[in-house]
Amino acid sequence: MTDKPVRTRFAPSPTGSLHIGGLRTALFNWLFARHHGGQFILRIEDTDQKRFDPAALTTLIEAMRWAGLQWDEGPEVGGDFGPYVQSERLEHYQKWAHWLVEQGKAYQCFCTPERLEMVNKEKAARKLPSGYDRHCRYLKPDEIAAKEAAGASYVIRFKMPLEGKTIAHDLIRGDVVFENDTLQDSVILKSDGFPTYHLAVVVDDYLMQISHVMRANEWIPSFPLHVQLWHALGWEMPQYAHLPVLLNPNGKGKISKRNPPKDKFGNIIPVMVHDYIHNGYLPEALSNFLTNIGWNFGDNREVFTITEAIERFNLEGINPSNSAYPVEKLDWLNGIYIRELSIEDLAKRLRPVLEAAGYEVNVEILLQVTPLVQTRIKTLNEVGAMAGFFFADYADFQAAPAEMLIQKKMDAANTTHLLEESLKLLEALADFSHEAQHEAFKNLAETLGVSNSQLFGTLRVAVTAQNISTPTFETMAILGKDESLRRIRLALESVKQTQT
RNA sequence: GGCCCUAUCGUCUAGAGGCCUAGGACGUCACCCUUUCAAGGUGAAGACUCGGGUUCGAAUCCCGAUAGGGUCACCA
Repeated sequence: MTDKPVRTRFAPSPTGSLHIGGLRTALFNWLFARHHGGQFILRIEDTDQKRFDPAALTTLIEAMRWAGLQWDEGPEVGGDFGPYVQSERLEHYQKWAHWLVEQGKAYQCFCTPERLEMVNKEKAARKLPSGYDRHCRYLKPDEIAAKEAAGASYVIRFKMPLEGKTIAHDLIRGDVVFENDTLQDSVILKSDGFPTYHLAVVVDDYLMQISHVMRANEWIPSFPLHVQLWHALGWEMPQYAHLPVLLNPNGKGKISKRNPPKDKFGNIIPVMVHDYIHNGYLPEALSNFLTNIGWNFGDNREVFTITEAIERFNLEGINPSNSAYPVEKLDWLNGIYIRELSIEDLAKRLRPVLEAAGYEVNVEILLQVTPLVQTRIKTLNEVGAMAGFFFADYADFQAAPAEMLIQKKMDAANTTHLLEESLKLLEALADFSHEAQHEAFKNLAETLGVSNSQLFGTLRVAVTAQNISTPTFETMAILGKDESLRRIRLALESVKQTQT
């Protein structure tokens, strides 16, 4: 490792929201930079004009900001090494591509896509490895001049060494050795004047003084190309670390948006960060979750703050092997983070979720409801099904059907009796706090010959019309005496209807 | 198929030759608590892919097999 200042970068191509695997790569880069007190840079790799989407950058940045990432240089924050969008840096790539041609380290290739296809077909027929046959590498100067004069379009290909080995050093797995005769003369500048990824990364990483390149290990196959490119350009290479990738939960194939992964129940697992936002995950939980895959905090700790992660983050702790995406841990972690939130904070995050679900949120009630749902939800979104009824119009309340009201090992008769007795008890109550209710109900179950769980369960269903909800007395206390009694009477009618 | 990477409970992982009778977490199951559901507590089941070496000693080092993954574009 050199003593150059640490500068890492995350360089996504803007195709929409951020891929969950991309977020993890970004996180690792950011953690590493922060740990070393260095800089983290966001660079946009939009050299593929066919995939251009003007709205994508905004969405991408939104996802990264949501996740808590902060970059010191980037498209919207500026910096001394900008612009940070590759489509605005074409002159650099063209300059260096042509420089390489002049130096005899790259060459113009006039081959048409049709010819390329034909070459590969022929190779396939003879069971040879596919790839360009280097036809234009051996063009004579006058042949090149003639093609140029005729206005033929061309790409620039890099001259890979024909023999020997390329040794590429990776911080995580050591030296990776490639036989040069198995390598290709890759295109580095396309016929439209745009660079391919290979040229653009090297030029930009050099110009932006990147010290450590941390990217997904799917880049290992082109690693030797990049090493040779650095060498041909005569620049000192940064350090490279190829990160493991996220595989589908069943371990088959890397996680991708095209083939949505599924959990063990067959539910589709979100791939894009925006899906996690919309599904009610906390950014703190997501980033904690992601840093736990392929990296280990140590001390048998799984739950830690991002600040703690920054203090500890190191490349040595990175596992070189790919991981099946352990989704089920995310719900667990998200639940933990939800429980650690203050009531005010949780309420603040719950409010937009409720509103998005169409509820009109009364803040006073929300503050009372929040502690009740806090231990019961794993994602913010679950609040709707659990406690949405607090925010619905009370006038619209529909009593639960009898079969739902009648608890296990009970029948219509004793359910009716139970509700009637409860009603009497509640009517007489001056203090409607949940403590007072609890006190009042202390002996009723025994008197009625039912269990507490049957009694309270019946009441809870009566008052919420839901099987799963907030606890009975707390719920009634929030609903208020009048409304609670009204609902119990409604429930009573519902049960009685089935008796006739 | 060529090239490359990887290999510890179902899954995420700890483990840098003796601390390993392989630790933690999620999930699963059981019990406790209990006002449904949760949360919380306690406990259980559960892994070094296989075969050769090296060594007094291997989950740890080497080789091979096998398996999985990645990649073979004028996409990144």
